[in-house]
Amino acid sequence: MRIGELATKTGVSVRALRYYEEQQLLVSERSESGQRHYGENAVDRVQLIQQLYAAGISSAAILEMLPCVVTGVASPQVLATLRGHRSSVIKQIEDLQDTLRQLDSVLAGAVKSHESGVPCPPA
Amino acid sequence: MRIGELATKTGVSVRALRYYEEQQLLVSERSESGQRHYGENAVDRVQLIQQLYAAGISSAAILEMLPCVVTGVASPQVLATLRGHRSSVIKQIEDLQDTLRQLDSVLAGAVKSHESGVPCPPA
DNA sequence: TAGAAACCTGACATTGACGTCAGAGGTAGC
DNA sequence: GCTACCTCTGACGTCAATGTCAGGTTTCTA
Repeated sequence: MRIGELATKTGVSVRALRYYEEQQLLVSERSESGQRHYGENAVDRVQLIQQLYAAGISSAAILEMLPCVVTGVASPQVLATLRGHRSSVIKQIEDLQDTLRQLDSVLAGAVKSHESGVPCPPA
Repeated sequence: MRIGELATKTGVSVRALRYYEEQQLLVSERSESGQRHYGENAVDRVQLIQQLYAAGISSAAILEMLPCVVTGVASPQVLATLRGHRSSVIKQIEDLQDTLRQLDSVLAGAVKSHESGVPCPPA
C-alpha cells in the first residue's frame, strides 16, 4: 500500500510516517518513481511506534529497542535499556494514579459543593 | 522563603518557577526591592502543578482548574473539564499498561534468547 | 564594607514530533 | 489524454516548558 492508505489505516498523518522513516523507525520499499510502498505488517509497526511514543520513549530509544521488540531478541545492553524504560513506565503509571486520586477527590468535593450551590471562584 | 529555596525544596528550577508565575499558576509576594517571597504552602502548590503537568495537562487547563483543585469547589463547566481530564488520565494509564505488557513480553523473550546465546540484531 | 552569591527583567535558544507550504512529478478513472 | 488526487523533497513554522545569557540590583557572609 502507499503512504496515504497506511496513514488512514493507522490514524497517523502522512507527515508523521515520513518522519518515522527519517528517524529510521519505519522502512519502505520505493517504486521506480520513488513512491513509498508498505506491506501489511507496517500497520502493526506504526501502532507499536505510537505506543512507545505514548510511553514517553524518545525516537532514539525506540530506534535502539525496535529490532529487539520486533524479533524478541535483545543483547544484555539493550536489555538494560528496556528494563530502565520498564521502571520509567511503572513510575509514570503510579504518578498518573496519584493524579487520578487527586482529580477524584477534587471532583467529589466539587460535586458536593456544586450541590450546595457554591460557585467556583475565578482564577 | 525566596525563589532559590523554593526551587531546591521542590526540585524545580528557578526558571520554571518564574514561568509558573508568568502563567499565573503560582503567586508570590514581592519585597520592596522586587524579590519574590513565598509561604510554605507554595511547596505543595508547585508539587501539585508538577503532578498535573505530568498528567499531560497544559498550563492553560491547569490555570482553569487550579483554584477549584485548591479550594475543592468547581462550577459545572469546570466540572466537565475535570471529568474530561479524568477520562484522559485513565486512558493514559491504560495505554501505559499496554506498553508495559509489551515491554514485559519482549523482556521475557529477550532474556530467554539471551540465555540461548542469540544476540540482538542491529538496527 | 567588600565581595560573593542570589536575585531581577528581558530576550533569544532549544527540543521533539510533527504541521504546512511550495513546486514538481506520479497515478488512476473516465 | 484530461483531470483530480496522491506523492515527492526540502524547508521553514509551531508549541510548551524550560535553558541560557546579558547586564544590572540586592542580600548575605566574612
